[in-house]
Amino acid sequence: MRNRIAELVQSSLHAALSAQELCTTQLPAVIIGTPASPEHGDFSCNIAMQMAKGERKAPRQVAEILIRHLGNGNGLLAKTEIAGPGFINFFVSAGAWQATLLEVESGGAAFGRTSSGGGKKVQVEFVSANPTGPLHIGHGRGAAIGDTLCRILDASGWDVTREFYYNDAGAQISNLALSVQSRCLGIEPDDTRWPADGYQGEYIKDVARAYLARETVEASDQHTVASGDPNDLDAIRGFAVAWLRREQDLDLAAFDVRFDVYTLESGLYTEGRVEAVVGKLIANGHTYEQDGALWLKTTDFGDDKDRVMRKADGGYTYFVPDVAYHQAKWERGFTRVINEQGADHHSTITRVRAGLQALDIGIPKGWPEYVLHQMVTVMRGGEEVKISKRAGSYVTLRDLIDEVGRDATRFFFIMRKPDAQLVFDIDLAKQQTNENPVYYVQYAHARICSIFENAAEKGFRAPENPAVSDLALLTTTEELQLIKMMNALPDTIDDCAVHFEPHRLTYYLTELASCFHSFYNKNRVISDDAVLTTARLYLLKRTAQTLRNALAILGISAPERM
RNA sequence: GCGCUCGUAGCUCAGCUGGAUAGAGCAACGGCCUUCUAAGCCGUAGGUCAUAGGUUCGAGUCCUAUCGGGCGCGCCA
Repeated sequence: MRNRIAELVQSSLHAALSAQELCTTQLPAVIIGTPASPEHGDFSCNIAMQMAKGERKAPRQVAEILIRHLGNGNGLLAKTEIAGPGFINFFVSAGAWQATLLEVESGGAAFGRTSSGGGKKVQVEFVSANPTGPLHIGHGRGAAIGDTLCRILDASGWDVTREFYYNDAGAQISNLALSVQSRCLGIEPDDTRWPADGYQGEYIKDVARAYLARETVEASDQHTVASGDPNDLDAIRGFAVAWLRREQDLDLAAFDVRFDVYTLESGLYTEGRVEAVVGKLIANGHTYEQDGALWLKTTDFGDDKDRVMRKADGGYTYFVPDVAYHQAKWERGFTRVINEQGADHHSTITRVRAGLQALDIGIPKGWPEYVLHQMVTVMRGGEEVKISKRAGSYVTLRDLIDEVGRDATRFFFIMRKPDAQLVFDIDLAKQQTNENPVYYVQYAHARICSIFENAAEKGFRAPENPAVSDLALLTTTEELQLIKMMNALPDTIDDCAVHFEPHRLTYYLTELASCFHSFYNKNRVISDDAVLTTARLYLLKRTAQTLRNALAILGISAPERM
């Protein structure tokens, strides 16, 4: 609907120009807004105010000219008026609104989807947790935001590849292997022989037990058998990583999050990609030796200090394989790459981008793009739960799914914009689940389903593909408001995709549900008036469809009964 | 100290590439179930949009400074 208004304004502009009533050559973009107050119409346009200066006319005068050339768009508009300092307000006719219900029906499960992405490739990397422990609540937020963003990009017409990167080659992994080995040998964390930065969590015991028992780890892309030899550190490392990766996979599956591609950091070494990147950076003259280490001049690319690439002990710092990894993404043809990660890692952005610029292979400056989510604070019993990965004290994603439920957990995580810190109060989420907005939205769907059941008993059912004239009875404020909200779904999805802000969809759903609940309380669906009953059943059929479609993009179920 | 980020109702937060009288949920108060699910609806009350300047027809939104919270500033990832 918004686009149709924009097209009308566009053609009106051109008509006014060719009639020489306007003279602006550099036309500003036509932006159609939605007024805060209903008395200002369904849509508004501020273009007259923007053009007023160039035209040397009063804004209202410009608006008047535009309206004269506007027409009513084949019955689309009931009224057009100039208001305030020079807004043009559009009042869409009830008939035009009612007709949009047929578009919802023909769209079916695809209603809401747009083609803004043009089928272009985009890769989204998210979660990318180290395989050194179970996924915790912070990973959960990353998983929810990343996954929802993928669903949103997919819904707005992008060809999305979901990717998970495993740091399975650094110091933390050696640390993990030593910790498991110690457990295998019966060494406890308070023992003097316990590794300095060892992982103390209970799960390390489980890994050690499984390793000694010569268990096999089966997962989608791996098959690892434990040798059971506590002195074989390499074997322990391989087994521990495989074991923990499987645990993470299971947690993500329970959260309904899946990936298309898993990339292992160790593979970048074995394929020689890391060495190749280092060689190229040296050859391009962006490095220097100092204090026994090799440095990259990241300051040439906006960093506040240079960074060590190769440590004095000969190992590479984490961002070197990261650069190699992103070069590989580029070579795989992803001109658009989005990385979703915690804000505590924001310093990697400058470093990785600097490394990619220094390679000088035509990668744009702002590539890849990033979505950072702020930290999650966990509250339990009115107190903050301190998270220490090494000591093994934290709330896992699995705990949350088990305690709060998948739907509510997902909704809660994406309800806030990624930029804002999130307080996850477990007691509130657990004990007062009825206060969670996800139930408000799901309840709307269940209520509608219940009405259909009652209607069927009385012999009523929603028609298929009705004539627009059959919908002419849908004229109450609540009915039209409901239709307008459904209509806003495609725009909402596009907005979410453009701004990387999934939370807007949760607010959309709350509003849509609110429109339904208001309608429900004020209007009776099933009545003696068969024509009206049928029309209203059709309205609710489309409402339920819209609720389901939007919930699906959030990865949340639409229950038929609650 | 430097960088990133946030600061909006008592609390938790929205505010759509600058737009008209700043919104929602919770908490408070008052109403609505003999008829389709009250996990709901309607109403009342609650604001110096952290502070001070600036940009313009117009600022919660953009710019600068200050204050306050979070994160980062490692030859960890």
